Amino acid sequence: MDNNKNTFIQEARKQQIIEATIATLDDIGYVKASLAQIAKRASISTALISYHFVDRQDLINQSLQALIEQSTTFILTKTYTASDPVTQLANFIEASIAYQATHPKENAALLEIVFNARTAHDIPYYKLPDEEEDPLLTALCNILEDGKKQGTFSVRSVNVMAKVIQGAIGEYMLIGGPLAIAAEDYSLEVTNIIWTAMKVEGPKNA
Amino acid sequence: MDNNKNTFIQEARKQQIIEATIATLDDIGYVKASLAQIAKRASISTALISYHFVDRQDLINQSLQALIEQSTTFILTKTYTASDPVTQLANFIEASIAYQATHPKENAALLEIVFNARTAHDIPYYKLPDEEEDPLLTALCNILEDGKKQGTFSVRSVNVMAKVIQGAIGEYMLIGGPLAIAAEDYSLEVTNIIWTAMKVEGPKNA
Amino acid sequence: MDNNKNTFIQEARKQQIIEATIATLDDIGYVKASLAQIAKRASISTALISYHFVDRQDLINQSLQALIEQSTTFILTKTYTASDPVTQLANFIEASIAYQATHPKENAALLEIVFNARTAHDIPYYKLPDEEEDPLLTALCNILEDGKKQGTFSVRSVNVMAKVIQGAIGEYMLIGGPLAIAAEDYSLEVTNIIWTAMKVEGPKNA
Amino acid sequence: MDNNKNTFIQEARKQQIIEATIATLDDIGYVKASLAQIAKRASISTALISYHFVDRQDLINQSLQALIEQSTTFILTKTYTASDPVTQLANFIEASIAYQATHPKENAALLEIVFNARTAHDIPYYKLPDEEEDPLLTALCNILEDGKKQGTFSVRSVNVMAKVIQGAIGEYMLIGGPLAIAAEDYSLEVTNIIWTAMKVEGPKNA
DNA sequence: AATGAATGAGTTTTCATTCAT
DNA sequence: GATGAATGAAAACTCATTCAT
Repeated sequence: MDNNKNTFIQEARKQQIIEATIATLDDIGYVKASLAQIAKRASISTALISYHFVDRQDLINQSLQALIEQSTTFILTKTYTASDPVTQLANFIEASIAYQATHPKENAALLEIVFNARTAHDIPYYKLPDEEEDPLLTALCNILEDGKKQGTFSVRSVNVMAKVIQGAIGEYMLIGGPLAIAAEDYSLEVTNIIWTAMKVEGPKNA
Repeated sequence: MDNNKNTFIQEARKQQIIEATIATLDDIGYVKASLAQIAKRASISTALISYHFVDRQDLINQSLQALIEQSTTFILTKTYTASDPVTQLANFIEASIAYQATHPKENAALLEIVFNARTAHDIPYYKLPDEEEDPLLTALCNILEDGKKQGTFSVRSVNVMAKVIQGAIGEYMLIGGPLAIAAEDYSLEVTNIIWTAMKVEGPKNA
Repeated sequence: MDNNKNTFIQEARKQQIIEATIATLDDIGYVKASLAQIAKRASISTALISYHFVDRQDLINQSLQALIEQSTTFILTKTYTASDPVTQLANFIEASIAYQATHPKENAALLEIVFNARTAHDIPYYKLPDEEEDPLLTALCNILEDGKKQGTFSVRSVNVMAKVIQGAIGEYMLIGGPLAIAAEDYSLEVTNIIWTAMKVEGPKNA
Repeated sequence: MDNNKNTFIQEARKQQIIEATIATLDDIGYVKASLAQIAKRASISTALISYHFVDRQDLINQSLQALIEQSTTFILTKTYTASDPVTQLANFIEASIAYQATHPKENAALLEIVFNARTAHDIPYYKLPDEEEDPLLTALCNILEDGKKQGTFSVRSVNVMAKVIQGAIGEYMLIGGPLAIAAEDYSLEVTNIIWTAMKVEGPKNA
């Protein structure tokens, strides 16, 4: 009971620090996101961060994990409200783009970590082999495989098609300035393009 | 003559420092790419870097400009060996992916800068509005417009299609581990997908 | 209580650093008084100085303030042991010169700062308008005004007379070598000269 | 002939550098007056300064000497247009204050050097024993001695009176803000005070 | 659990000076 | 006589981390 309570408080504190980390990464970027800056945003001392996380690296890693879990859950939950590959794929694309629009800070923080952090051996995170297979990529591939087996999706290489879809999704956040498009519109256009590329005859393609 | 010589030496030194910067960014990433690390790789003193560049920021910016110019030239030169939009687009995709495969260090350095550097006001470079319109994006849009006018490309939103293509290209460098695909194969698959998405009846789509 | 204790320790440390700053200024002058030199004399790390003071400028300013407060208190306390302008003026002159003789290091450090430090806009401190009117000058002028009103001091311009007195006092510390005079003798002579200049008929002028 | 020509050019260049040094000292103060800043104002390279002066210290020393010579000549020339001690003293005071008003940059530069520079053994210049007796102080003492011998000046300690006069003169440049006084007025007031202090019955004291 | 105090290592930058040309 | 190129030394400052409390 006492232990649980302690763990609970500890967990809450860690959560708070991770949130401050995300806010800091969004505000001033990975390079300037020092423990001092994070501590300031969490209204605590830097020593407390060191107390709860073994390392700066550890803090970054746990923040990254939290961000991945959050976005993955968000996207996959929406994806699997349908059971047919066509709708699942549409949901997947829509949810992925919607996440960026509705969680801009989390998305920015995720980017900052993935494109800036490196392992102790200087391997960039974005080049890291997906040891624990990326669940979003796995889900996407599964949906494509299902559609292909059903004969609904006409696709030669499922892997490449998955990359094309991921690329289209990822590009959304980089659109700025005069080309800015509403998330819904971008989702619709992308879905339509992918539909055509896979010769899907669905409701969206009417 | 004397002036030219001096300018020549100075330019050569600046070029050398920029190359060392690129190598350093590739090796250990933006965060750890200190002037000391760059100087070590160029076998010079850090003070000499400060002598040739007003700032660390200046060095980064000039390196970025060099990288953008190099890749843009590489890609656009290959793109415009053809005159019809269909081949131009195929060339564009192939060259873009080939650049990543043949210039991995330059590509990595480019990424490091774009995703890590921020302006004095903490705006990340990747969110910066393309004041001087990105020439690659412009070229791509022009090709798509041409094909659309000719009736060769069936495309609703040229802007979104351009983004999908850019996303597919950009994703190549993120493929690692077991999914690794040769650049030529990836180019072919992507081209094929885009062809189908635009209902192109070309030789590649046979 | 706990807070007070922390504040106390912190204040003590700041005081220690300020004292080391004064010693350093006296030893090697403003130009060479780097944080490293000050830290060495305080037997601490330079980082600790940065921890307690936001800036080098901040350290200098706080040291200056401490020096001004110390000397002002010393001089004014002795000045106002009397209530008549004649004795007050004699006290003021004597105390001002005595301070230089009894606090040579503090006096040297004060000089070093006032004649070397500049604002961010490069205005030398000694040219800075006394926004918060210099308390010593104010006291001196008040004494002169009082004596003038009483008819004891014959003086045309109080301001200029005050400057002459300040100049005579300030000159003491510049006397070196063969001309060296004991502080008491110099005080006596100066007081006598000023007495005569203001046609004072006092005990000292006998 | 050739030698003379070279020497002449060389001297002109040294003079130019010394003038740039004075301007720099006035502009940004001793601390920030780096060779680079001086070279910028002289529109030459820093290496050329090192060529003409053995040291930074040497440059400062030669600049100081030039400044002292200039002001000494200015003041003593005006002083000795008269032959009687009373007028000589009035001239001395007036010229000393006038020099500050008409040569503010040179005066500021002189101050900067005297109060900032130190010998290799960290002795501040202003504490340096006047090895080559300060000619201004010598002249002033001689004038006072002459007047004393004549019975015109009633003065106990010539040395202290000289210091009081020097102090009053030196104070002029420190007067700023609301108390600012025209040089002529200040001279007049100071002269008057000194006259009275020495019981002079002269034209000015009418 | 939480913090203030403290530090060694490392950051960018500036400096006076040297040297080949 | 003059300069650009180059450097070692030192500057102020920041950082992640530790430790006593």
